[in-house]
Amino acid sequence: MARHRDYTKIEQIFESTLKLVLEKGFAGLKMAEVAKEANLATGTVYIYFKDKDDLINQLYLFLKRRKTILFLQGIDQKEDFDLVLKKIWFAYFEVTMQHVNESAFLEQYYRSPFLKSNVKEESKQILKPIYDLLERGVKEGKLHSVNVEILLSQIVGPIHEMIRAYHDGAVEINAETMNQLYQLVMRGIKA
Amino acid sequence: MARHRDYTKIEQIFESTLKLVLEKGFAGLKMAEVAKEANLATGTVYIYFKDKDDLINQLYLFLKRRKTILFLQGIDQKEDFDLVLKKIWFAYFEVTMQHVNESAFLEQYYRSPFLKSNVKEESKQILKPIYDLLERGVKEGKLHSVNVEILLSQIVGPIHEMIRAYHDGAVEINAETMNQLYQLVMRGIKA
DNA sequence: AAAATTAATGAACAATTATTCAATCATCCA
DNA sequence: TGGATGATTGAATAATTGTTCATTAATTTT
Repeated sequence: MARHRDYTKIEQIFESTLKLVLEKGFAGLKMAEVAKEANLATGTVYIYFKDKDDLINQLYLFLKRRKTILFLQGIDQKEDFDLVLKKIWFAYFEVTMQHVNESAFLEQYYRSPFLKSNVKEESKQILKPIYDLLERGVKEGKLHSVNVEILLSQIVGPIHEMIRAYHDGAVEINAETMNQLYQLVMRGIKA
Repeated sequence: MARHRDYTKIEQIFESTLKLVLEKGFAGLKMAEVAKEANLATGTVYIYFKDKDDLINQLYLFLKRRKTILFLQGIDQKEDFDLVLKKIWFAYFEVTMQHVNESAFLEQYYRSPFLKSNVKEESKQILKPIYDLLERGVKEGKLHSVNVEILLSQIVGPIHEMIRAYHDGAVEINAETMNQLYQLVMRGIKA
């Protein structure tokens, strides 16, 4: 054995890539710039990633997984339905907010043909806990009995839209505005 | 005067560009392919557009304007509030649906740094009629009195989300599902 | 401490692709 | 009809940028 790979470099590269994609988009992403931003030589990036395509797909998965973990922290599906729903709604909002940049990347990527189908599959899993919860709500008669996808649209749609508005500087987000939106959404779906 | 420019070529070029962007994303868009797809020589594209960047920005505006026009057809703000709201909600849904591809392009572009700020400004105008209507609704006491951005998030967010789900093959969209979503949304915002 | 091994470097190279432009073609006007 | 004008062409060129690899540096083992 000799010198070891320094796997912390992978995260450095991820951070640099994320930063550059957000600044200049996929089309403007250059491997040389990624390396420079991460204080590495161009060739080093190729030690840790097969090629540019691989780098972008890995980054997507990395961010998606990180978001999922954050988002599920402290959620216990065994608790009272209304409480879990509230917790999960706010958790989703807050995590998406606190990682606006990552979320923007994920959205941009989701719409792009870089996305490999297996990656897309994994990415759907993030909403699974919400999905399950909604089914439970319908069964328990706590939610209106419509297709779960419809309920889901009503739940995460406004969050995404509000964050987009925030991103455009059109609205402020604080405890009050979050609560107001929550009230509107719940009034809609609760039976 | 001699031979005239054939401005119908512009639309040919737009259609080709749209098709290719949807297939391969911004990063994969090649001027030579755009030209070929439009049955033109590469150089011809440069007669009608300054460069690649110009082409993409023009395309964005073209699609945005087309969508706006379609979407506002048959809306008369002088009619009864509830009726206008219903018409406008369904019109927005249907136009977004019937032009899923264009909408996907617009979303992808919106998140990308290609977007010039003046273009972004113009693009905000598309929601102006909904915006105005919501303000009227609040004044007339027909809607809950919260920030209009919050109401807007609740109105268009679920539509975008549902269409995304449809795009992923997760849900069917028909008169019934549309109506169900409409009921949920309205139950939330109406006073 | 020196040899062995592998990471890291970054200039050079190979592809790829945007853009140009000399030559050609189509249309208009006298 | 013929010359003038400007549109169109697409191969050639200019840029850009992904990837490689000979060389150097760092770490481990003997």
